Amino acid sequence: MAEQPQTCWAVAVDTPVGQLSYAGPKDPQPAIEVGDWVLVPVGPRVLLGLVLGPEAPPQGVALREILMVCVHLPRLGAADLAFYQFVASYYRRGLGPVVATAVPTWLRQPAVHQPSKRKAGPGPSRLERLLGRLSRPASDQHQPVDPAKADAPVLTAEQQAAIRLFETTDQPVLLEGVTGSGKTQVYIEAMRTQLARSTVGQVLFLVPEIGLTPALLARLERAFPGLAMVALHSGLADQARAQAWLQAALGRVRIVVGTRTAVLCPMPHLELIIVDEEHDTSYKQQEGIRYSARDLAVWLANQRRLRLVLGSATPSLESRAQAARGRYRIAQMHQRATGAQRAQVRLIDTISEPAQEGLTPTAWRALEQTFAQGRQALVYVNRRGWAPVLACSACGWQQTCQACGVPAVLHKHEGRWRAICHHCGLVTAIPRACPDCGAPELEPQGRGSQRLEQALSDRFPEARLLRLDRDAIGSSRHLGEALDLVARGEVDLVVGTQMVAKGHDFPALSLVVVVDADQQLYNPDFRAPEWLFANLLQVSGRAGRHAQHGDPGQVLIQTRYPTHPILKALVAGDAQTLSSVWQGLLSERAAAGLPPYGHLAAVRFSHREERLAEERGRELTQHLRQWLAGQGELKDQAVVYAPVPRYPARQANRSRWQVFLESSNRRLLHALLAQAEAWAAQNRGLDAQVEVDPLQFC
DNA sequence: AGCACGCCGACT
DNA sequence: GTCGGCGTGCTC
Repeated sequence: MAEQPQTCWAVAVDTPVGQLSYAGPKDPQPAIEVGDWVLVPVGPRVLLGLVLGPEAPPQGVALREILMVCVHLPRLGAADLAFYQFVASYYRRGLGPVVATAVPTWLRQPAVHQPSKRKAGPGPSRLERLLGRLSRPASDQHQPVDPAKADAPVLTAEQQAAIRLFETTDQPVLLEGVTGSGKTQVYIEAMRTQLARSTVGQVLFLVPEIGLTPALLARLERAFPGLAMVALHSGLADQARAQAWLQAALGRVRIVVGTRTAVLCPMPHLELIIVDEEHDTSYKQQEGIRYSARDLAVWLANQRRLRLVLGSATPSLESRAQAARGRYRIAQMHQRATGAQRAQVRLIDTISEPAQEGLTPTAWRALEQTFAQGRQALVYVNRRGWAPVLACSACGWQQTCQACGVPAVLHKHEGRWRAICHHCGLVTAIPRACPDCGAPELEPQGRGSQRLEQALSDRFPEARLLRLDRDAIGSSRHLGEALDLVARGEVDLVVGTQMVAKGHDFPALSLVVVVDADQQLYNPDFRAPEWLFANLLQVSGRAGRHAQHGDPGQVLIQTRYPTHPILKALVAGDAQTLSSVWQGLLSERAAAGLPPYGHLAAVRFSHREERLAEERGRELTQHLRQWLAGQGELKDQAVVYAPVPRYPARQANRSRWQVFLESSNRRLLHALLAQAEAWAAQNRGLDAQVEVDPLQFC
């Protein structure tokens, strides 16, 4: 019998090339279609692949065969494939790695799809068994949602206006609402509107961090009793995550609450995406495929005509610019839903009023009064550990991390003094004397959350104190428990880092002290002022959120620069002043050609020898500038920067450098990146990688 | 990415 | 003499 010409399929697999070609399986049943999941051999391994389509067989390669079709995974539609294609091309990675980040690890194990071995013949695969368990409770997943829920709370005029805007436009809505203005209720009403339109429509609700999911899910369950919903984030155990992903991908849940990875989950009936705290930088993945979940949500909404709500008390400049261009409609909520007044903000000049143990006399007094009145206070310090620097007072030697070379932070770790690198996490012992000059006195300089906690407990031994930072909390379940303690009023004083600025509700808090607002003022990154402003607004928003009339919360900000315009704007605090600061920041970006007006990219590379790394970097810059010069009138539309060291400058015994690119023309920027990649292919020893839209620009 | 192959320095 | 470093190539 003559050999049948084999069909050849392009399959996305998790290798940097992104896709490989395979012959159809020996067994023609079931027939393969585009979007099917398959197991394919790659070298010595077997990987889960995604069928992209038939293609002409490549010349000069012996095709290997598709091993099996994973019929129990949901076949992807053209829209999902197009989405992954976009992510791959935009962030400049192979399609395979993109698909791999979209699928939970558990489902990528070949063994999960293979029939279990039994004496009596092949039995069900682990995936089939999992699916069997999922389908058993015939839940009312497709129950209709009542468009006008009777027991919905009374909405403020601003909330009603925001909801009306959502219902009367099909553009994305940017919801700018001060802390406590009731954004969540607006999201819920938007979801209700959308979910009531059909019995299958799905909502994706993105949150910046795992810690926010349990409380949100509980609230959504109250708002939509009995409706099928699921949490999807990396905090779940492997199998639980696979289960949640499947529920979403099979269209069996109507609501998915998830962190950034959830944006890559294929949802067949997706109709609405909500991005809460859209300004939060956690939406940007910092390793692997460096995607921004918020930006991808915007792309999805645009491409598929989905509804989109972006919400924040402090919307990003990117989103503000979109609103200014008419791409988003904006709804503003200035009033707190509880009727509470905005907290009163005061700046304390630490030059004229020096701090003792980190806090000024004014701050100490305010804390005393707060406790005397039986109220809660929050002390916000933007660094964890005991002291950021441990130095020799005789010769100036500083403790640094052996691996990264950056200053190591002094910690009280498991009851002992330790130096911990905040970059790589390396824990080392503290030398008894200065290793350089032998002087016995090593001095902790500056203060972090641990040292503040100590000072506060010395001063207020009666106060029930809780430190909220990554070291004290660890897992997100712990965070939930800690927040419950605070909410139940079983804590008088919270000492917290960044962690407390992120959307958690502290109902009884009446005083916030910002220990050191100045740190960001020294940060050379162009986003530092935006982050400082947003951060202080967020932290300030924690105070007096549920306070009664006539008793607004109080915020004390300690600074050496009480005349700084950003800090002064916080004191004024009215919508108009705040908005003019945002406007000012936007104009600065426009003038400098920086995001959101100019677009950035970075080429990162490293080498064991510092000199060589820098030298190669100069060659890259030179090469790109030359290429650009040959692009006719486009040549002035992009800037190629000179190589600069990355922070930390050394890691894993390699010197780390980067070349930044900037252009307002995305196509030109990508063309430059293609040039950089070609260069990288010729210089493989440099381990070069490209990042599109990096958050850091220094 | 992982893994194999292959070519030069420090050890038994 | 070899053990092992990482530069280079390949995966259909």
